[in-house]
Amino acid sequence: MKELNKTYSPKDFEGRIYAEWEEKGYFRAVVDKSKKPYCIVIPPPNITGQLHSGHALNNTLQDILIRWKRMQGYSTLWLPGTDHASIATEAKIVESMKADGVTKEDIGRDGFLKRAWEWKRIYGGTIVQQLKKLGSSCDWERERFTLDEGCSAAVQKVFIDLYNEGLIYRGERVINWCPNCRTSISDIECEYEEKDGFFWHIKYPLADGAGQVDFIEVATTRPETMLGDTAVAVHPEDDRYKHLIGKMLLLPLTGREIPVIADEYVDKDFGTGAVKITPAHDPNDFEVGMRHQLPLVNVMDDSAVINAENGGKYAGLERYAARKAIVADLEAEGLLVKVEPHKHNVGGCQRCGVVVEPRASLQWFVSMNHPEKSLSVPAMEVVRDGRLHWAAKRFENVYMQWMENIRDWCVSRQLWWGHRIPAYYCLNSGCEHVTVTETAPEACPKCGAKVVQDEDTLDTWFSSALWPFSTLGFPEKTPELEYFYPTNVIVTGYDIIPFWVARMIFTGLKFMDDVPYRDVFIHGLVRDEQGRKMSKSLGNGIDPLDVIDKYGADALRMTMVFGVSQDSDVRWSENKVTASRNFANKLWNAARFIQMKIDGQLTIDNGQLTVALESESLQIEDKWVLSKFNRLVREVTANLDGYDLGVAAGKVHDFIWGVYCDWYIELVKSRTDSIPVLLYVMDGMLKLLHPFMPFITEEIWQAMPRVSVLGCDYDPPESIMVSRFPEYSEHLDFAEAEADFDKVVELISAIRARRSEMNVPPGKRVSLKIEAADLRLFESSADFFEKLAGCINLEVGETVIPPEDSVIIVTPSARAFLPMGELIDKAKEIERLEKELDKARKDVEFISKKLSNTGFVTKAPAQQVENERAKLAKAQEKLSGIEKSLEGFRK
RNA sequence: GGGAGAUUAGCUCAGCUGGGAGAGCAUCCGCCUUACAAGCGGGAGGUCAUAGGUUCGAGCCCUAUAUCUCCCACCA
Repeated sequence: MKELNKTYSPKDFEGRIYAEWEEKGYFRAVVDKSKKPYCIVIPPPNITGQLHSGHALNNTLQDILIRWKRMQGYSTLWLPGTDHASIATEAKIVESMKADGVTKEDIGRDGFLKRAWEWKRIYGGTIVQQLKKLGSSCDWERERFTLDEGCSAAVQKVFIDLYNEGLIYRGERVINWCPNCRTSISDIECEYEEKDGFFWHIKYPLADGAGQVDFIEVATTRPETMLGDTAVAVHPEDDRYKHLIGKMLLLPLTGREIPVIADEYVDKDFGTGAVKITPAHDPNDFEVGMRHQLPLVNVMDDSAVINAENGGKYAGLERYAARKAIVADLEAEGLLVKVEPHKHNVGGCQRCGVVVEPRASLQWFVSMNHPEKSLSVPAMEVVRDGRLHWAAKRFENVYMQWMENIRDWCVSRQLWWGHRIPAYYCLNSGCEHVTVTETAPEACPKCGAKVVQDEDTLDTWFSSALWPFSTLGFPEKTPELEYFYPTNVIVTGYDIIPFWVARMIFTGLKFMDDVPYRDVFIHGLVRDEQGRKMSKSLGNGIDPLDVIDKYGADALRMTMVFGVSQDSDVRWSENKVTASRNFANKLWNAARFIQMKIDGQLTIDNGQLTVALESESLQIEDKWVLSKFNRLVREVTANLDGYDLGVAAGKVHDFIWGVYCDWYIELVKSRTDSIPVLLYVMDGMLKLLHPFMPFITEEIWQAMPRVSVLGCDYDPPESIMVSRFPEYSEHLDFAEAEADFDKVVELISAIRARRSEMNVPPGKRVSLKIEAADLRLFESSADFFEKLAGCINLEVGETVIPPEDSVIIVTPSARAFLPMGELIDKAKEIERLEKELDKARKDVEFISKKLSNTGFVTKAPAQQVENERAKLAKAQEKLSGIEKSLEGFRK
């Protein structure tokens, strides 16, 4: 048996233990049909990433579930991997190339990809090493990467199948364009922020202008887009403009003629009631343009610089410079009516924050609401029929609301780092046939001309959407896929419900014909002490590795889970970490205590100590702790089942500290025959705690001898990781003993409180007389009153004559007398007792009142009424105890 | 504009299907009691945001109001 160090120093063993686990292959998952499968796929961190607080939280929660299920005997697989994170990684590599003075264009696609893979080789493994420090029990032999061969095959298969079904199409639409990243982004990658802007009112003169009204006034927040205007729209019922519908206007600064059209889309009461229509630069205008067959006039290039094609004299100007120039020119021409300040929401790129430019372009889309083959409808049905269960209702609502309003998903990106779209275009301008296929065709299957592959790659979330089955072998029909799919639960933050969770659900249903996971366990974000999001720009983030270094991985994990509830974010504070570390220290010392106690008392045979724990040999305090432990097991398991991980952790913590250490150890300190119970409960607590604090529990567990309980042989595995999670046992249900001994605990607490209030020196021994109905209970507890309450010479009787000058302590089950001689101020004692009497009377009155309320007695559940009666009895006993005591005093 | 959540001790948060308000930290008092001062024992501290309502009974359910947070939409 290994002796535990005097101080708890996690650094000394966390690394060593993790290496042992890995070496012994405990993380390895096997397809074992004799066991039930339990599988979680990791939310793959970006290869660009460094472990941050969010990862720490996310992976702690997954590891808790996986370790718990593994101990319950499931065949568990926690499948790890990383995400290529196309846009983020590409940006990072471009940035790193700057140092060498090289651009993407300089080195070309192949050169760039070579660099990217090299970059991945060097940095891609960092986060994996960091996850190991946390204690994550992933099956590293199955580690995957969204851009590896298998995942790429899955992406191809899915893309091609969806295309063939008509669920992926290519089309020209107004999409969100990031002029900085120079790629399209999806709707959800566009983040809106309210900004102060202006509303420019501009005159658009009539082409054949004459008479009173010779112009229409329009208002815009983006005047530069007027270069691309192809109409002005008014409401068909708007009397101000009715007569102008169909007339032509002269688009200022360009001289182009554009029509006045009527469309219901226009709100008569907003602005001037006339809207400039720029189909190429506004999604709503695009729709209007479609209805009226308006031409698309794209005025910007991919950096949001005004193009030569349609920009006229503004060509070459960056969009905001163009805006300035255009406004100035309009003013010079007397066409600028007014400029109003205007607050409006402006969309920014999620990646870089640059204001996105809505822009018509040819892109690939996943059709979400196909009339016959809708992807969104089944994804909602599985929630409604219960096949997919959200652990927290409120996030289910978020999901459903999002799914109901879903629009087609723009999946093509003008990037190089990612899955290249498997579409090939015929170069024969008369043919223009598109071939979507796995392997590049030699020539156009239709006309035989040369073909060229689409330059674009797919949204990084496209491959993430397939993660739960691509990592298990799809499109192959592997044993893993059959055994582990659907996975059991996905654990992730609420911020990526639309990006990831929703998309996994509809792709899983489409390609695997089943949900990707049964449960969705959503957690919050980690915030700083002031409740702010942790971010690089604020510099308020914590580095989990620093925390591990300083306090240990167990303390970090416990901090994460202790504050977590399904509904809220976790607020980080160093205080919480120290509290967790202190808890670990407490446990460590309890274990050390046991080791010292065992020393010399028992011979350990080959590291094994088999002590039978038999019911007959148990003392009341043993039964008391076993009974409480047994209930703890049941509750903790139920909490874990319901994904209330924070509650479960709290209960284990409270038991270890508040029951086992504070009471049980103190109670049995001097007993040697308590060792089996001490060991048994320690063993069980360690197991309950192991999923939360894997390292310290392993270190201690291996340093403890094994104990068998109630005749059951103990099968000692070599690691707590693969030991059996405790189960509730009827043999350990000692309700009566527990309730009885609670009375002793209650009286000890009361005596301590009184002593403390009266400033009795802790070391001072006082003799004690107890008046109680249950003589044996208190008589047999003499030792406890001495050790824990400093009371000696215990006498117990059914009726006791109060000694001179004694303090009287009353609980519902007993009266205790402590003669304290000169320490007693009789008058004060009477005063105190009178106060207590008053309170006791009120108690009795309160409960009696309730019980004499016919409404209560007739309407409340019988059990409730019963409880109140029991309470009343207790209160009455206490009251009479105080009354008696006061009487004695007054004599 | 629509929706969700929050509001409980100085701080961070628990409080299960309604049945006399809890923990940790901080604070105060007393203790180095040989497992643990990263500790032990004890105390103080709350008209559970506000106003109504339902009920025998409301921190919990309903309706308004206030403040905060977040999500969705994006009338140019």
